[in-house]
Amino acid sequence: MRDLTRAEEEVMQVLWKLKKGFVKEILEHFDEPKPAYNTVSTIVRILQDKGFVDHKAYGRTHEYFPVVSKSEYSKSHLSTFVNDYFSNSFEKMVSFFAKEKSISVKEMEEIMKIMEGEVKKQKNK
Amino acid sequence: MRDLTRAEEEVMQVLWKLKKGFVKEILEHFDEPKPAYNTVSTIVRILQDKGFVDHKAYGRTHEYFPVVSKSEYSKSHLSTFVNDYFSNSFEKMVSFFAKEKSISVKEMEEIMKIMEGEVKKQKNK
DNA sequence: AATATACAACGAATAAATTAGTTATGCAAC
DNA sequence: GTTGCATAACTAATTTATTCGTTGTATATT
Repeated sequence: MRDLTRAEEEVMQVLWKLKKGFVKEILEHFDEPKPAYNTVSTIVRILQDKGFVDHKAYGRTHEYFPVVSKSEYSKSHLSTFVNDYFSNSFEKMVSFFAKEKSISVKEMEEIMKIMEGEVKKQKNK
Repeated sequence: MRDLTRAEEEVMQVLWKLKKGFVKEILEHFDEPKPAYNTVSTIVRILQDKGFVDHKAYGRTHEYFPVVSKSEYSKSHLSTFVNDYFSNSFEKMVSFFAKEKSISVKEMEEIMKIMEGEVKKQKNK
């Protein structure tokens, strides 16, 4: 999956939040200074070309919606990152951030709990 | 910290690996088809402007080295990502990938072990 | 010293991304 | 039906990124 450019990503973030929307609605969710209507319109059509969104036509007006979910995209993006920066090892990545104290004790405890559940589940197959 | 462009990132990856290097050496570590010497030279000077590398001069030849470490950069990059895609919660991110089976049981067990150590260490303060 | 070599600096050419103006079309209000 | 408005499509302009040819200078070689 291709990476989103900065401008594209901003539009996708809005669409992921809205689930679907007309250009006008997407525009409303931008922070000031808002880009021009046409700027958003162009980007959304580029996203359509790239296969990230599609639209439903109501006469001449288009309602856009994501085809690639935020989860799918983040999965793809993080996999590339883990591959490039942590020799494809999630363990290395998570350990690094745990040691860097980017993850709080509370979060770590929560993560351990979830992992225990996952480990149990996957071993019972 | 600004994000690296695709070309910049490739050069940084080589420099992080080499620790330091002349343009010629950086070039050697590129896969075929290798870019032109000048391409690498330009990129490395852009990276210098952006503060990612610096150089030591030997007469007229420059030996470049990273100023921003791979760890620092990955930390910054992942923080932005976690912020944008997992409402700034490492826990949410790690849980997501655990449930997605992107993390093997073996890795999870290893992660839990490390986290236990970290939790103990941080609680003993 | 003349020539060759190596490499940094510069800058031109191209490509990709971003932004937004212009145009065309359909619909609503009168 | 004519006018005005909304919006999609198209296209131009600008900016940023990428690639690499050219030039100049220092150093090595003869």
